[in-house]
Amino acid sequence: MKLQDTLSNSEQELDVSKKVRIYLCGVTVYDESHIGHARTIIVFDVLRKYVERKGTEVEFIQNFTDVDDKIINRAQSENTTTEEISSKYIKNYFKDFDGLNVKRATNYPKATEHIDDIIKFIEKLIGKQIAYTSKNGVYFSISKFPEYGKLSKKKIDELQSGARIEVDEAKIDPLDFAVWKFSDAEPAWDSPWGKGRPGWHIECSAMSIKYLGENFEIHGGGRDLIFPHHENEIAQSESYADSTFAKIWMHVGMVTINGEKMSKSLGNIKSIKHVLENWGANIIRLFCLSGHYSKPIDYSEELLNENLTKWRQVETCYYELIHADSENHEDVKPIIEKTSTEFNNALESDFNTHLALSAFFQLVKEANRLAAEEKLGKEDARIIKTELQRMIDILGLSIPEMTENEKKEIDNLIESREKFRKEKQFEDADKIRDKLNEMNIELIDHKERTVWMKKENIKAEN
RNA sequence: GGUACUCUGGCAGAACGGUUAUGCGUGGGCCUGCAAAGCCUAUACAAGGGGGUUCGACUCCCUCGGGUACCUCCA
Repeated sequence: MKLQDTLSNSEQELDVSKKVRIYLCGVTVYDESHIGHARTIIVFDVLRKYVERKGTEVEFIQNFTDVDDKIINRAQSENTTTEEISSKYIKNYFKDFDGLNVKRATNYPKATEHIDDIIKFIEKLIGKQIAYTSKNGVYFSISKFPEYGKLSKKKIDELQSGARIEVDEAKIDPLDFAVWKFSDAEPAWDSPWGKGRPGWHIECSAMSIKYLGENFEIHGGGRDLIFPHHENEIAQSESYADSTFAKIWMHVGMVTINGEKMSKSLGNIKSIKHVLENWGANIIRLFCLSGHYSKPIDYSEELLNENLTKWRQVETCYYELIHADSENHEDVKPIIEKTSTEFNNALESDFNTHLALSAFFQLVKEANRLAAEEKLGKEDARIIKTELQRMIDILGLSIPEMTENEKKEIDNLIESREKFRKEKQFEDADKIRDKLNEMNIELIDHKERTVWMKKENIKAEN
């Protein structure tokens, strides 16, 4: 499959004939995760599920940044320790992302648990005279990495002239960045150069190389990480290893709200918790996948509602397939083949989830058409459902299973409603229908029979 | 100011140098005891403005304009 690589600015072939190693820059755990984080992580979740579905093993590493100024500040303002802040928000993270049906990564390394690796990493950089010690910390010297700027396509002299950061006089070059910051205040660790804590970028270099090796397949994150985070990671890692770092750099566009980036400073955050409560995982996932991953996507109730409509069609389809029992039938193989091919081709071609969703909805629509026309035989339904389920799995959607008892109860109620209808006692029949509706069961009356479906309860719909 | 990306019908959003994208919405219809759901059908003079290349451009080039992001922490 082909993916757009930020570094070469071209599509690169992802080799799926052997294990695919992915490193995704995760979150800094100092606050609740929001829908912007969700988008990036959901995109990678689907990518991972798709590759795995092809039969290729995926090693998926996603870090937690648990040492950082923001965490320290937060701990101070809440009068607690950084450990408590980070563990609280890690717990929170898993609650959110398990709720979003995101498969757990192979490993979630934390910076604080890799201080030794980070120190060894820095030692090697110092040994190669690529990093140097100054009065405030240890710095990476960008002049030792002539390709600095290659990822973000920035020219070093332009960066310097435009820099609005206060220049630290102890640095050789204003663009040099800290790999180790001296500090006696907790959290701090001893190092050969003095007590302190790691700089932001170094953890990802040290941990990605530790877990995935010096050159792995995909390194990703949000677009806003291209500079300086990923630029600096490349500088460190390639200097360290004297070889090419990640083969493909994949960056996910921002979630905007009214056209503006969702960010804490603008105060326009939609937390995952909030959106999950109101819309549920399926609709959020459809929303996040509704545009090309590299482009921004604008958050709005209107768009979520559109995805709700689509999700209802999927639910209907699912239950129609389960209950299918028509005498007549139509050859469904061409439909399955067409939509399945389109779905795969879309993902193969720079992971175009929007087109993949189109194919998915087309299959849904065809199945619903057959059901409406009473042309859906048991066997047809079975093979459509197999393919539909495959797509659902890759997209990470889920339709909750129902217990046999629940089904029996529903069947019984439908049966008594049928009796009332035959006897034209519509008031009693409608009472039963209302009762079922309260259980989120919707009835679909076909000519000869009634099919039921369980609707996911979406709070925002009411 | 610099750099990158972006500008498609009411909304969302693709592909492609020449063929209807598609979905949502909207109108009509089918089904139904009535609904709902679903289906069918119709609907959009669409390409930010202006130039150019071309037999032909939404698609390539130039230019002007709008937007967003990054240049500081950020998914």
